[in-house]
Amino acid sequence: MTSAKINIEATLFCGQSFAWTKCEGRYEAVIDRRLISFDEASFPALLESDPALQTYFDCSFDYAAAQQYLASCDEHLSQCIAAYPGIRILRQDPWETLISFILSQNNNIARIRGLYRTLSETYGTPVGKGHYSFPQAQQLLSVTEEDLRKIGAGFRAPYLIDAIKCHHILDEVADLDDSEAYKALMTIAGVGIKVASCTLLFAYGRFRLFPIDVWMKRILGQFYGGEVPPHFAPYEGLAQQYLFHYHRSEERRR
DNA sequence: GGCCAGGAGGCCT
DNA sequence: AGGCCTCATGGC
Repeated sequence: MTSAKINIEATLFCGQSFAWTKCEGRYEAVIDRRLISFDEASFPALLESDPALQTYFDCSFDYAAAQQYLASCDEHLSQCIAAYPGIRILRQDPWETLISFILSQNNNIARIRGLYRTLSETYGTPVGKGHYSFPQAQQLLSVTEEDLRKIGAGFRAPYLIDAIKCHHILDEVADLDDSEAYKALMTIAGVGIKVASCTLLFAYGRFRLFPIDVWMKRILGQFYGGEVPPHFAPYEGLAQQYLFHYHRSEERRR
């Protein structure tokens, strides 16, 4: 395998996952109902010995080639990649990803992370001390809209209720092409083009999708004439993530 | 204290 | 089709 070195920090905190915490150099999350904990030094050996984590970090995809190609595309994208090289598109759990991005609408990342944790602590399963798995759809079947408003979901509460009811759609999506998968996901209340594309990119590895949020609108307008440039193909999703992380990081630095 | 946040739905032209 | 309004909530 000739994949580029994984940029753990950027990959886990570039806004595609809300599951991870970092404390004193240790990265921790409950992935697939299992507590995963490592630091920079222990990560390579852990990954080597753990097939499930290899899938999660999308190790069968040739990121070296994709990154090299994208860096050769245009000046600006090249700069974004140079600043944070080694970002991977994670293969996250579809259910967890769908709910996370329903929560993301008109919301900020810190708060999305908080809601994610509250849902886990309230309805998930304890995994070791102080850690909880993200609740599966089955664990949420009796939850009411009022319950969800109480923990701060706000106007997204009824969307979550509908997603819980329709969670079976996630199983069907795997067999659909991108445009059919969009349509299927968007039958769920509160799921539009942005939430659908994030779910398809960050859980199903649909690299051709390019989620457009308020940041990406600004970036496309400023650098690309308002359109997704054709030369991002066939790695649009990865290009998008490099752009998003670079500009968000630049903003926070000021 | 208004403004913004990885939007979507509804209503209005 | 496209443009505004509203939807909770918290951080700044």
